[in-house]
Amino acid sequence: MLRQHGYLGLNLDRLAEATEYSKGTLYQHFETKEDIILGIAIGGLELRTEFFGRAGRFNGLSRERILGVGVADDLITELFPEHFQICQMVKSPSIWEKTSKARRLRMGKCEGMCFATAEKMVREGIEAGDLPVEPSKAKEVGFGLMTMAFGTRLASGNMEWMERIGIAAPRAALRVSQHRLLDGWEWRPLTKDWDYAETERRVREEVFPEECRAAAERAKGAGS
Amino acid sequence: MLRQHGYLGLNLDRLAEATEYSKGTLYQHFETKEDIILGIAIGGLELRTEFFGRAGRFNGLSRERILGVGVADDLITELFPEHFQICQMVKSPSIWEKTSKARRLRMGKCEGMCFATAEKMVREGIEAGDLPVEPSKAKEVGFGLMTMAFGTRLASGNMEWMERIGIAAPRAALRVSQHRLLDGWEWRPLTKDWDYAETERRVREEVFPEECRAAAERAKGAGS
Amino acid sequence: MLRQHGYLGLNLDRLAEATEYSKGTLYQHFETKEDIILGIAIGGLELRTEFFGRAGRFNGLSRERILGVGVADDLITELFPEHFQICQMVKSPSIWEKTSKARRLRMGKCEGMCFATAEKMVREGIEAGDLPVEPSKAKEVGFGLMTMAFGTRLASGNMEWMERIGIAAPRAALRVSQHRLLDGWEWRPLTKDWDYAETERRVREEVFPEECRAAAERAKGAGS
Amino acid sequence: MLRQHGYLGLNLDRLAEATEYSKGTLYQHFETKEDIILGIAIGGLELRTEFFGRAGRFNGLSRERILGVGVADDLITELFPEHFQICQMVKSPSIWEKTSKARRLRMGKCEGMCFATAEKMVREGIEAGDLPVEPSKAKEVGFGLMTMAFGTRLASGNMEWMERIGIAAPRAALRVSQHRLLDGWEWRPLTKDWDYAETERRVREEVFPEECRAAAERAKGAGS
DNA sequence: CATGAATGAGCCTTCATTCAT
DNA sequence: TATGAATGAAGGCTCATTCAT
Repeated sequence: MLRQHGYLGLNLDRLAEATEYSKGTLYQHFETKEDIILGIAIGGLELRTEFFGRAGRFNGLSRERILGVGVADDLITELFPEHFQICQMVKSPSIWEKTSKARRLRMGKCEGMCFATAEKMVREGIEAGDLPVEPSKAKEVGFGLMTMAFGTRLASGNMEWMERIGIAAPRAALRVSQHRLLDGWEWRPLTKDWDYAETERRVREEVFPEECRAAAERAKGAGS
Repeated sequence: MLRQHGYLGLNLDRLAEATEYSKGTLYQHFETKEDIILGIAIGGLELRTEFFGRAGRFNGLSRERILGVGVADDLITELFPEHFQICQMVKSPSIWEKTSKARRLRMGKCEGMCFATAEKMVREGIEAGDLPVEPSKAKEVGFGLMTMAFGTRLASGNMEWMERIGIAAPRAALRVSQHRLLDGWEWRPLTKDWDYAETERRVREEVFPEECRAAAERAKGAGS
Repeated sequence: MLRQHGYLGLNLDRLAEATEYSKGTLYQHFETKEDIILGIAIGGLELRTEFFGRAGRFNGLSRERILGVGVADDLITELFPEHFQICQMVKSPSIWEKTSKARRLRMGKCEGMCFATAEKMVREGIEAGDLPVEPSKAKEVGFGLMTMAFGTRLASGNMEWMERIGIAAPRAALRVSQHRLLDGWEWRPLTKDWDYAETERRVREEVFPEECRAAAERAKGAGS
Repeated sequence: MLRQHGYLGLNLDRLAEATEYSKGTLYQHFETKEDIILGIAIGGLELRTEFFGRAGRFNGLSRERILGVGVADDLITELFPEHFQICQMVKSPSIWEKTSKARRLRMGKCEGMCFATAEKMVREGIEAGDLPVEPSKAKEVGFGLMTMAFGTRLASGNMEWMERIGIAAPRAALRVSQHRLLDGWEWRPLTKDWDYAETERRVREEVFPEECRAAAERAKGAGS
């Protein structure tokens, strides 16, 4: 409902009909309609947190591990494509201020953990000597990767336009750009010295075997 | 109205009161409320198109000119901070489908021109021999720069969170990342070989003197 | 609606159906449902104010004139029996606080004028030497007459009970009690020295001829 | 709950939380929410009945005893100020018709006993030769006293207005009016021949010593 | 062409009541 | 007998759109 028609598309009458609960019951678990939306956002964010954590434990070079986070991000987008949009929506003041305090706190925690996981991996790269920048710049490296991913998700919302400007495969384009960015920061091994396509394959198989299968099935379902 | 409370914050009664037109008159210029929002989005986009065009005519190296586009983007964000959000909003299906066809087409044209301007500058860099990639990759380079900017605008919507993750000046962080990305593509001169801060200053003074002054005043007004 | 089922009996859907206006139109004239109720109360109170004023100009002895106010009160109760109840209801905090300030002020003015008119007549009785009390006690005399009338209206809401306790004609009983009260204050001429039934007849004919006819018709309509 | 926000202020969820019973249990003792309200009304009315009975057994002149009823009425108002309002509320048709028949009957009995007690005292006054009217008029005397009390409670609901019209102490004003009424009926001894303030003091001390203390404490608690 | 009063569909939220445990 | 999660009808209010003037 949210994906197709945004905030106004989520109607409590329809929601109650679509779920196995009645309107009244929903209101015993969520304070407002806005709180329900936040609940959905948190659900996805907790999944993301878990995925990022698993990617961080991948056994490989520092730059391979940060690539793992990118893979995790891709998977989440495949499994729960509307999540990104919902997270944005929920942060708009008019919605945010109507949510319950408890959920707001939980949301904050999740977000913190997500970025912290990525930042930690950048710091490990610095400590390992793979990334020749000061430790204090770890945030900036992470910020660049993150904003690129954000912007790509946003742009992907309008595939028609993407094709018009000549980007038919946004995810692939994102990965290329992210690698160029890391090359720009001189995070070794550079693209020309390592087969990151092979790394990506390994991460998918070793860290997210189940999820990849689920995503593939989802894609098939959507395509048919 | 849109900035403060989103789609629901724009109310035709209040809009008619705030403007010098009555509700009836507004309906002679716009088919629906959604069409009005699209009109606002187009207004900003036309400004952007003009700014990008002017940046493209800056007299300097190819990489200096693409930096000019970044400066233009900054200025628009400063002069019309809600524009990005409005553009997003208007693209959501429930709004988009209620707009007039005429405005939809005009919106499409503007968007195309914006990206085309940036892409053209990348191609000029390739043709000038500053950027050692195939001409067909021009799109990818532009795409990376654009998604970073998009993602930054998006994340900047929640400054509280930005500060929590340690990015107090999103625009500066964006510029750093964009430069690293171009370094990653080996667009010469690289960051280490050229004073791009000086370039940025020149673009502001030579291409956007008036606009910089206006933006400075706006910022002062908001700060006080 | 209010008479039969109180506050909850006034439903905006039904009200819009019953009147010649739509819900939206009603909301352009009244801020809330509570404000509509206050509007009804004010309507009756303005009528009451006018009636009291006319009674005050009756040409006769001071005690005859105060009797005129009683007659006016009777007539209002006959013409608009639910008014008393509505006035009470509207003063309950949960309703009162949702009304518009403008109407609250107007209500206050009307109430003030009503009691002032009655008090003025008592003072005239004192000044004329008919009522042997200090002028400062005028309020107390008026208060007694008023509370009796209030209490009678209240009790009359439950005619079944009235009959059970043996009061079949509340209005007549009220008049008797009011006269006894004035006798208690020694307002001359006392009941035993004057034919107040005749006075009452004259007031009805001379001051409220039209209204008496309307009330009689109303009563006939209700009876049939 | 009822006092502060009326009928709508009594919410079964909150009531269950505030009492030591659960919602389900409440429904085993009362048929509907309205029946609960009636239960509250009956509780107060039974107290009133008991107070009136005790006042009737005061050892003194007939008019002193009827004064005792007035004192009892005052005390109840002090101890249970919201009772009057609740009794009114419960009589509105939309509430009344949803109550249980058993409680409706009990309510009727209580009301009857209250008025009967007062009426009996008036008859005793007639029989004792203190009140020179026909025995059949006993009802009318009682009716006048009662409506005055009713009207005063009603008007007291809006103390702001009371002060505006110049009645700061409604209870005292009520007593004055009631005495004037009895003087009007020539119930002996008249006000000028007897110190009823002293009588009132004696009733309080001899008949309601405990209750006066409780009321005083209640008032202190409310004042602080 | 300009106006703004009138419209009425639509939606969030509350809460009395039930009933399986 | 006690409980409280589940229910869903009901209602106040908003606001985009129309159209007579």
